[in-house]
Formats: sequence, structure tokens, C-alpha cells
Amino acid sequence: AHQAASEGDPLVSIQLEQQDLWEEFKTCPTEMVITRQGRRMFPIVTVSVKGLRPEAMYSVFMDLILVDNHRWRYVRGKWVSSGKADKPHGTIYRHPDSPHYGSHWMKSPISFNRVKLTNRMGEGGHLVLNSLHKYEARVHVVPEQGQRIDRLPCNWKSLPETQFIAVTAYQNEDLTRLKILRNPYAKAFSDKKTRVSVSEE
Amino acid sequence: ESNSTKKRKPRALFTRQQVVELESRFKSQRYVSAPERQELSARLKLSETQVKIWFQNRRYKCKKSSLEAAAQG
DNA sequence: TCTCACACCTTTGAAGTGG
DNA sequence: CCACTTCAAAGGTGTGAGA
Repeated sequence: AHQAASEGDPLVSIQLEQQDLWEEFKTCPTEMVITRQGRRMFPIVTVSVKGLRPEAMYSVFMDLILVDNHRWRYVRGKWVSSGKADKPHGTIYRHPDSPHYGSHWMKSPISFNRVKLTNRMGEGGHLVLNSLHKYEARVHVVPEQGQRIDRLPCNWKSLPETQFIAVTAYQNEDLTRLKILRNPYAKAFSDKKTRVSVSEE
Repeated sequence: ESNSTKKRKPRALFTRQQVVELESRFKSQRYVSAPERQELSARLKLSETQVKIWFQNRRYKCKKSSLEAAAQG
């Protein structure tokens, strides 16, 4: 009933891709390594967007918001909350294709494969996180100024499937095994263990 | 012949600024005309052949990635 | 807890070759 | 122009040591 307010604009829809992969990690639960220089995320936050105006200009952003107000610790194979969360840094990552037309953003899923996580301020363009805090990805689709779009209903969405704990080194070894299994860049370590029976003749 | 005189392809990447300018141009223009190519190559200090081949490779890369994207969804 | 150098992989991308 | 290939360099993995 209230949808008529936006001049026939369709609702903007933002949906997470590879949900089954994220689910697989979430049962561990997911951990993401943060380093001084910056570390990529795996799985990769990828979203498909619908309902934009094809000819209008948008920029797309991703940030990581604190899920709860606790610091977390890994004790005897389980994550437990302990203590109060530190103050978040509030950094945001702008997708390198930005700005671009709505048609561009909608024609194929938008991948944030190049975003890097760090624990140190001053690394330009990287997301700054506190270690041992729990985060969740959020994606924004923002119309460029001067487009005369009065209101876009829901131009951002948080993605609960992407929840993870930022760590400086992996804690859960099941999680580590999953990372090695699924991330192509870590293939060296899965091959290594397969090579146990390969002795030279 | 043994290991001595084997031509190894030296890899020379374009500078960051050169790529930024080329990408910027490609974003609005997938093909570049001869005069435009000349102007670009002069400003970026690349040969005209390098600019031509860059756009050619860039077009293929774009097409390839969009085909792969269509195959998955 | 955090940092850093490795070893070992993948991906990248200008140039090569042919159509 | 397009189609694909070539093949080192660039760079992303977790490791395991040492703070």
C-alpha cells in the first residue's frame, strides 16, 4: 500500500550469491584472517542486484558491521563471548567498478573479491577490523548525486550468512581444513597431504 | 642446442598510471580510432601498437568474463 | 596473541600466432 | 579486427617459528 511513494520505481533487491558455500563455513563458524598488509576474504562476498534504473549512475559499497557487543575467545574448541567489544573503525569499501550504470551492476553478480581486511589504520581502501570481534557484511547501492532520484527504498542490505569472527590466526581446525579445500589459492596444502603415499621409486 | 641462447620473454607490465588511464578510456569507449590512439600513446608514452593490442586484449578479457558469468548463473 | 619469512599454488596480462 | 595461446612475474594461500 505504501509502495506507490517512489514514482513507479521498482524495489531495489540485493541478494547474496553462493549461499550454500557460506552456510558450509558458518557451521564452524566462519573466521577471517586479518593482517597488517591486508587479507582477502574467503568465501567472497558476491551479490546480485535487481531493480535499478539501467541508465542511472550508482556506486556500490561494502562494509562490515559489528554483530554483537562482545569480544570473543576460542576456548577448548568453542567460541565464547568474553568482555565488551572495542569501538569499531567504521571503514567502508567502494567497489572498483564504481561509479557505473545500473545496467552494468545488474548484468552479472557483483563480486567483492578484492576487498582486504586489516587490523591497522592507514592502509588505504582496506576495511579495518578489531580482532576477535564478530562481523557481518553489508552492501550499499547508492545513486550518484545529480540523478534526481528522490528516494530509493532499501538501497542497502546486511547479509547474515556472511557472519564471521576476525582473527589474526585461525583457531578452529575444521574451519582451516574447509578453507584449504575450497580456496584455490590454498591448494598447495591440500596437495601436500595427498602426497603422503607418493614415495619415489 | 643446449641452454645457452634461448629467448626468454621478458615481462614488462605497464605502470599503474598507464593502466588507470587506459581503463578509464575503455570504460567509456571500447574501440579507439587511429588519431585517438596516437594521442593516447603519446600521453602515456607507449607505442601505438601497445595501445592497440591493449584494447584488443581488454575487449577479449571483457567478453570472456561475461561469457563465464553467463555459464554459471 | 600477533607477525613474518618461507614454499607452493593461482592468476594475470602483454605479446605471440593464426584466422 | 577476433580467436586462442604463451609463460614468467605478480601475488594469494596456510605454515610454523618466534615475539
